[in-house]
Amino acid sequence: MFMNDQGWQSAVSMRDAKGNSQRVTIRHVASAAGVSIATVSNVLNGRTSVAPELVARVRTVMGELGYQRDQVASTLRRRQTSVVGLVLPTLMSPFLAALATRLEGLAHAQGFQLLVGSANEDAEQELSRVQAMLAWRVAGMILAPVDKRFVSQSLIRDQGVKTVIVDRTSDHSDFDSVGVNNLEATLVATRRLIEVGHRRILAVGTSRSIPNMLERITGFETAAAAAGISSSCETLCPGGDLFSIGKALHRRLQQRPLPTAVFALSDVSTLAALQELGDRGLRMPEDVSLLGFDDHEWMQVLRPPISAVRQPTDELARHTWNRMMQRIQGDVSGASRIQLACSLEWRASTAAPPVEVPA
Amino acid sequence: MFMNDQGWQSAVSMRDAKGNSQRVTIRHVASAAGVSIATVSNVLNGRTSVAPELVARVRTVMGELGYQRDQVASTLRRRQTSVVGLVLPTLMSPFLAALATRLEGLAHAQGFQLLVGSANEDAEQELSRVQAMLAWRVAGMILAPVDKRFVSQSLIRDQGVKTVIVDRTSDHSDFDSVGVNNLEATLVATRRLIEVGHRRILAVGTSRSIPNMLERITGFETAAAAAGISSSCETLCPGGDLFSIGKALHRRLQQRPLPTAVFALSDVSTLAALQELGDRGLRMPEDVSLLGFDDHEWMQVLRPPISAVRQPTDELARHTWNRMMQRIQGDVSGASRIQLACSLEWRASTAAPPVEVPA
DNA sequence: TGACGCTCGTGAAACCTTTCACCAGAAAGT
DNA sequence: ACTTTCTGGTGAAAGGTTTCACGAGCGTCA
Repeated sequence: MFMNDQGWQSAVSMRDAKGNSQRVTIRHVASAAGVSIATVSNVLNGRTSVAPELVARVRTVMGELGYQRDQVASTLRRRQTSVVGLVLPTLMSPFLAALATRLEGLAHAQGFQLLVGSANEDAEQELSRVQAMLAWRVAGMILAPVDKRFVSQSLIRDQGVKTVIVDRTSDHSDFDSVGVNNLEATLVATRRLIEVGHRRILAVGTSRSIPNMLERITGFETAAAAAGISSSCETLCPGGDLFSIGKALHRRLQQRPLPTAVFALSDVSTLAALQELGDRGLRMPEDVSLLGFDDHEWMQVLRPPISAVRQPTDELARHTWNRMMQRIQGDVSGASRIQLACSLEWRASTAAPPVEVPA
Repeated sequence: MFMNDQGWQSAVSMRDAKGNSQRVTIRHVASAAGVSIATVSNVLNGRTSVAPELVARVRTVMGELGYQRDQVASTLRRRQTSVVGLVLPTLMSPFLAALATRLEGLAHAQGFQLLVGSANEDAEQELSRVQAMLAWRVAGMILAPVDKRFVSQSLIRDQGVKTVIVDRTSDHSDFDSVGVNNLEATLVATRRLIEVGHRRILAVGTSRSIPNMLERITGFETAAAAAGISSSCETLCPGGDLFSIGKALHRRLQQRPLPTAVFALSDVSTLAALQELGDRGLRMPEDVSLLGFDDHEWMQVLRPPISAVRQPTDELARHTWNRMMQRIQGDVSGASRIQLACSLEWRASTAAPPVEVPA
């Protein structure tokens, strides 16, 4: 066996004379294994060829001493972190939370860590999050900008940090982006509503300043126009919070004629619609059909279960991470723009409209 | 004015002769301001007294050069990061997502970053997340253990990392913990159900191996026993996923007599209950009352809105972060155990039971 | 005037790893 | 036998910051 020429304690955590807990460094490993620190480093990184016998010896010692590479020192030297920053407008949306979870899983599987920031739907906060992360020399940034201004754009460009825009994509042409084809999704869904007989459809969005939302609205209106029913369709865009949407919807439902279908273009719109429809005692789908955007668990357990356009979270995460990894591994090709298709989960909350009773 | 003796480009990002983007370091700032790097560092940290005039000069130069302190190097030297690790069993639970969001906000406000890991309810994954974070020398760890084994316990203890256990607290007596008084919460809620007249109450939990769940069950059963109605009350614990719970509940609801109230002890139980009650055409609260644990937005918009025990997310986050900061700032007092009270959101889904029709 | 104490700054070491250039010795080619 | 080519390994520098001990300049006091 090899010599342990310094007699290190074999405990995982070492304490020095003063009793302070002392980190086990590469140096300790080296001297315990009777090799140079360069060799230990080589073993650690599989860099140059090291004699198999030495590799084994070093490995053993590392195990005994409970050595763990210091990521901070490692990062400082090779100028490349294994951390990527993730900044989202919020974590409270189930969709984004799911996205974050998937991304975290993919990252961890490849030895990366995620520094997560929540911008709270506020551009200024987004900026400060990004800034803080850049100071950590993150290997890359995954970002869902709060709004189309994408305030941190110039900062990121200046630093040349690898960046992938996800979900809230727009025309930031020189960044990679991965998103969903919102326009196509609402186009298809609206067509389907029309197919089953709806003519008076009310779309309920949030705010037109979010690119995603704008695309969804466009898809809806395009489908309506194509079917020649624009005049009996409407779009509501009262803002982002449940309360405003509820109020706007409330007012609309006091007027006649009622829509035969409500297409909620976001999850919060769906909530508002559910509330207002319920308050007015309108039954689904007998009186009014309801179709949501973003599919959540609770929608499926309701009776009737709520139909929804479902975003492919997993795929979104996969593509995003793949792009990130390609960039990190040195891909310098032009910015790519990936758009995935949504699926339409047609459930019992949507059905043919009630037959019109002539006045 | 001062001399810019090296003629640095004043651009935010500097590029060297080879065109590589070059980080602006403390050294650049120092030479541009005509002072030593130690002085710049002192200005940066407000350590020793520096002449106000110099401070201003250095500040100006830092602004012009777009200098940003390299957190990695800084961390390496002072052995203290401004990053804390957060490992949760999942981010997909709205409760934990909200907790994470709050924590992130508090952390960021004090200049800290969050390294976030999702254990996916799996002890092994929890361990590997914790391990990876420790290699980053995080200043602390905030952890909601997957189950009562708390596998990373010894690892953390060995490294002496400051740790706060949140939500999934149990008897890890030598760690700080912040949680909710589950027992008290279900005790109060059950009492209330009894008060309004319920005698046959069915509690629906998930798995007894989660300490939280066990406490909730105990609270329920204690209240039932105290009221002398244990024999007409039941507890179901079929496991963690929606499907199993649904199945178990389905079977139970085929038997007679039906409970007059269902107390769902977790959010997923609430979903299952909603589904099964709906499927059987049981009306709330006329046929059966429903009370959930964990309050989510969708519960409030349903008609009738669902009653629920609400955990004080904000307070939970605040206490957790406070404790963390105290530890980071050197508090070495014994482990503290904070338990917060839940509130009972009594809504229309719970009401007096139907009057018994004698057979 | 000499000793003393203060203030403001600085050089250099240290944090831990990676990497580059180099070296000793053995194997191989001429 | 002498040079060349590998192979396996090492010393030392570098990465950007913080910190410690020290030093120069200066005002104060006996």
